[in-house]
Amino acid sequence: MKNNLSYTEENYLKAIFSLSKKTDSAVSTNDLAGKLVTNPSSVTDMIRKLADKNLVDYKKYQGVTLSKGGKKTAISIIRSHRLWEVFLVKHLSYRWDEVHEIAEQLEHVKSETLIDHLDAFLEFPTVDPHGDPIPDKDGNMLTFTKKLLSELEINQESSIVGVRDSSDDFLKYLNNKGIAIGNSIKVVYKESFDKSLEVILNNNKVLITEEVAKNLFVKDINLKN
Amino acid sequence: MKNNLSYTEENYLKAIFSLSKKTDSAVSTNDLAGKLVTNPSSVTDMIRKLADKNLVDYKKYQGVTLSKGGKKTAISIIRSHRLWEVFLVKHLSYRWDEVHEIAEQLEHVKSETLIDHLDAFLEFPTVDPHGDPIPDKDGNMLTFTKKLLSELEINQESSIVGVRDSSDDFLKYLNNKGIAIGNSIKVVYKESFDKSLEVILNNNKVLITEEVAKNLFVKDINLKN
DNA sequence: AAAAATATTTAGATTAGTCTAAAAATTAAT
DNA sequence: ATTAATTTTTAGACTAATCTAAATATTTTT
Repeated sequence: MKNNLSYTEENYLKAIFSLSKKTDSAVSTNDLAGKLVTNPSSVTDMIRKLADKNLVDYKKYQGVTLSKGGKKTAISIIRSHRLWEVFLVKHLSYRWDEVHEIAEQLEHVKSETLIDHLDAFLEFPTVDPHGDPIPDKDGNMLTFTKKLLSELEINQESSIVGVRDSSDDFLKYLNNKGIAIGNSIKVVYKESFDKSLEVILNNNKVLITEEVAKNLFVKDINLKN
Repeated sequence: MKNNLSYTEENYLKAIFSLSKKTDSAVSTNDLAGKLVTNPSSVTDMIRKLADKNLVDYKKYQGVTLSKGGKKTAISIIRSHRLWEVFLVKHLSYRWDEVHEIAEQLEHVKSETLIDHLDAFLEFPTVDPHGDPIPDKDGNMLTFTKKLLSELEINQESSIVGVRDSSDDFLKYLNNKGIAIGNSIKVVYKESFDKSLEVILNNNKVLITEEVAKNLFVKDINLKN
């Protein structure tokens, strides 16, 4: 169980995990190259290496999927990333739109015990500052369903659980407007002309453009949790 | 001022800093190779690279010294290392003999602001869990003088400020005996036969062997601070 | 189902950091 | 002050991760 992967190998695993969750099928060389901002040829090389280590399953021209072990590793890196984000926001007074880059580095620190200690210190949080679920020690995480704010029914009570676009620009915009994870939200009117929404956000009436509504996830309360 | 050094380059700077402080002169290729557990030839290569970046001054066969910029960088890495150690001990409930390896990794995380945020969160500590001084934002640090316990005069009130040997074995030994940074200490009798010491440690009378006394630093209270 | 477009892999080169073995410089010993 | 021992540097090679350009597969279009 002593992995000892390089920084780069870990990032490939994370990228494969994230892409395969979206499409729920094998990940293409090109998509991976896009995500990691590198060349398809580099991706082929690295995937081969990961396949040799049994972290991925790969057949030429067929795309790549995570093996059981690869998935476990990917999840543990994601756990580390998200816990560090909680730490940075909760204790080092960063804003949620500032922490990603630092967490990208912290997530790779190797230690058998560090992340569990951090988890305990943070009192076992279940979501990170962007509203994404944090896997526990065993890799289990909340799977509350979410939908886009643009799809929320009129007068349905809900709350903001995440963002689709996590670009710096968008996060800063939300920050300026005082919109954050956990805020309560309810759509009171849908303008059919420009698809903008009139919503009650934390008891204030505000206007949300379609662009924004399409990039905010809200809790789908039809499902448990 | 945007350095962007590699993990390896940073470790070389730290090693040069630490060796040149001990001898207070240019550091030899061989000593550096010993410290970094690598070959002299590798050291020559890397020193050249650091010289090109103006981080060290180097003339063939003459050893190497840190430039002003190199020293500044080295100190900031040491600051980072020691602050992380404080965090690990104070908040993640590690023992002081367990934190070095993790801090070796954390110290290299790049961020303009991270370490200052951490410093504030920890309430600006001035010494790390091993008793070593933590440089502040501007690189200044406490310079209280220390001497070996073996050199402490009889009946002189003092306190433990650090260790000379920071091997895992020694730190574990201290831990088992309940000896820690900050403990008050006074030598009441020096046995000339085997050079062992009878000391009052935290109000308990204990026996200290020469080997241990030669590896424990105590505060030299002749000097301020 | 052949041609065109796209995706993927291969081949060969590059860079950072390291290594071994040999050469050159310095220091120590006689 | 030569010789011997040690230290340091040079030369050439290796590995990981990447890149460009060319070759090969696959998919899409007609």
